[in-house]
Amino acid sequence: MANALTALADPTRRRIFEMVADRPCAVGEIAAELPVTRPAVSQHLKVLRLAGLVREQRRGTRHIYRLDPAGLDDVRAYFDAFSERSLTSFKEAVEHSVIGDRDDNEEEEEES
Amino acid sequence: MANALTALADPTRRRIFEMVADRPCAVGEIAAELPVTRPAVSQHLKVLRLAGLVREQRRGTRHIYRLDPAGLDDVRAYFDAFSERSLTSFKEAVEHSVIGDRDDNEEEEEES
DNA sequence: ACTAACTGTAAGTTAACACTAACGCTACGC
DNA sequence: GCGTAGCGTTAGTGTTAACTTACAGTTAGT
Repeated sequence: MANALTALADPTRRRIFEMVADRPCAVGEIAAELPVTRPAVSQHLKVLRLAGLVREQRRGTRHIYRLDPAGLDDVRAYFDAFSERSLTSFKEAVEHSVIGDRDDNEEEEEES
Repeated sequence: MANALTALADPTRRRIFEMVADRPCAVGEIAAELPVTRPAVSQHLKVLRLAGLVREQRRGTRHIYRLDPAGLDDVRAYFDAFSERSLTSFKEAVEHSVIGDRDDNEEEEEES
């Protein structure tokens, strides 16, 4: 799962993952829609595959890649655990009134 | 949300995020438990904060960081969308029997 | 067998980034 | 006031990694 997050960190690799998640794709197909060469896509797919996010299926000379639901579920479970933890810690915080008694600082931010 | 994934790619930053998610922490506390210097932790926290994953709250000279549930929810929503999509595409695949008619290749892998 | 189609791999380059050391800043205690 | 505690920031460095080019391998068609 650790590798899955590093794999999805790169924007290009994330676009590849999204394409493959939408529908099974061959390497050439993906490269045709991205501003990188085909070998680059091949390397990215290897990373995604080793991370357990993608599965390969050879059809003649074409290598078809599709989403691996298992890897995706691992990532989801990782973040779901944080959500549960944040709920309980929020409950405790309210009970002990640790939060809400002062929180005054804003600054640069981004992405809604 | 894009920045959130790149933020969580680094192992050190991920450990910091996990610590802060578990309970609110000051910068020095975090640095004490990690094999990096305090400025490094400070830089990592800035990245996490700009990614919307963490919130800052100044208590005197101490800067307390805690999880930002909103940023976490964004990440969860991102992956949840893929899960839904993979379910529908799996349904279509079964109906058209696109999968299950040949898939024979194994190789090196890792992480169960 | 030869060619074409499709892909993976190796080597090398360049930009990004995680880190440390040094410095500057703000809040609290004396 | 002065000193201390706790952080953030800057500049500089070393390493990682994403990319391209060139090459090698496998499959299908003639």
